[in-house]
Amino acid sequence: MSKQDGSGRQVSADPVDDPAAHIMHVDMDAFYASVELLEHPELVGKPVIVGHPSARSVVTAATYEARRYGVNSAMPMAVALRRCPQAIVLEPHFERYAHYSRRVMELLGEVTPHVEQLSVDEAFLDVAGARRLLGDSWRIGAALRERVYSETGLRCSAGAAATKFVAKLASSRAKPDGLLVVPEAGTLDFLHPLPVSALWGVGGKSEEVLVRLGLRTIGDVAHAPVDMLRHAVGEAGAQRLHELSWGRDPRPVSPGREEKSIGHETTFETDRTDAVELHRVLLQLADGVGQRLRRAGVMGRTVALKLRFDDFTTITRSRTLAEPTDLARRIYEAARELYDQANSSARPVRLVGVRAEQLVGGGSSTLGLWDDDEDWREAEQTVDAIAERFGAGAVRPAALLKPAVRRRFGHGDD
DNA sequence: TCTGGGGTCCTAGGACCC
DNA sequence: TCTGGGGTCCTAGGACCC
Repeated sequence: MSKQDGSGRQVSADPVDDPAAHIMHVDMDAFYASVELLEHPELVGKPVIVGHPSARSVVTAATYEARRYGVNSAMPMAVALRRCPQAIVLEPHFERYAHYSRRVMELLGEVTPHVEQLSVDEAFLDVAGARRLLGDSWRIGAALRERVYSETGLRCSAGAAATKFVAKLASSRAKPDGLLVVPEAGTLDFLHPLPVSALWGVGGKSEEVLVRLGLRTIGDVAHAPVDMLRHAVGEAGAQRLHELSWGRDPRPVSPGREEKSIGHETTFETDRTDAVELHRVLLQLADGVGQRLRRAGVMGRTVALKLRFDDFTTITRSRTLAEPTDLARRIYEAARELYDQANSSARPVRLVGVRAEQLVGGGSSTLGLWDDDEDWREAEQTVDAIAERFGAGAVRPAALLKPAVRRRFGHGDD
């Protein structure tokens, strides 16, 4: 028995309505690349890669035509182009993706308020309540895929099952442009033949360890002693893998997840050693982090610096502040001190990153913290934040402002 | 072939407190 | 005088995911 969805692909193997399969995972197909093709319809059907043109870039996304040549996301661009020399490379436009992402998430929200967005292009839905109005999970998934396509021109795949983990696996098995419902009773038949790498949290390293232990499929993991798993992947990993391999995953769909850290990082085209230049980049990164903290209305208690050196070794250094902050100035000062301590010998730096961690609520936008002549930059940001929140008219205390800031807000030059 | 940028979670040791 | 055990916080590193 099988059903077909609107595009003609063969999908769900089960025609029976299973109320237990109420968790749905929706995943956009080759999302960034597909959005780019909306702007470039002449490239439909061609191998297209999205990524920066720089020498050290990686593939951000690739169409299925490019994937047929062995091109995958996160692959170095140089490798990708060797595998598929005729590929067309397009630069990413993240604002565009964010726009389509918002639109898709709105459509998901029309099915049920129980939507948990996982990333820019995927989400979980709990459709238990929506079933009464909209029919079984298969019907809901089919209608949703149709609606997303007609409203945005973008294809997505969907999977439904009794748990998040199996629903996500189902959507990836349905790709591209498909739908798969795994009824609860069919969970283990679906799960156990899959390779261990399909388990959530098993990447290259863990896969290697598990395979060395003779565990190749999820079924193998299910029947392995937990002690053996513990040895391979640690306490928490062992418990999780054992539970997942039996189709048990208690995580509910939770719509309101809060972010735990906010950071920015950048990789240089060529390695850098000049401390003054590194400081300048740290300021830019801290600036971005501070703006995002203020926009989110949170402050960070801890500032973390990340450095990757020319040999690709990566270190992190962090410092917990006396009090939480959302000011670029404070973040920058902490990051700069951490940098000076961590790289006093001026090793060539390939990547530098700044992150605010241990976020707490209650961001500020207080004027008067920046009486330092050097730092009008912070003042600008603070004024920007106030203007954004309360309107430009709220920016009154011109006498307090540095000349550069006054100019920006038309308070004259004196 | 030579490795992005945004994140989350886990482990482990040491400090510190009770 | 010498020594326990539990809990929490801080820091560093690493695996993993999209």
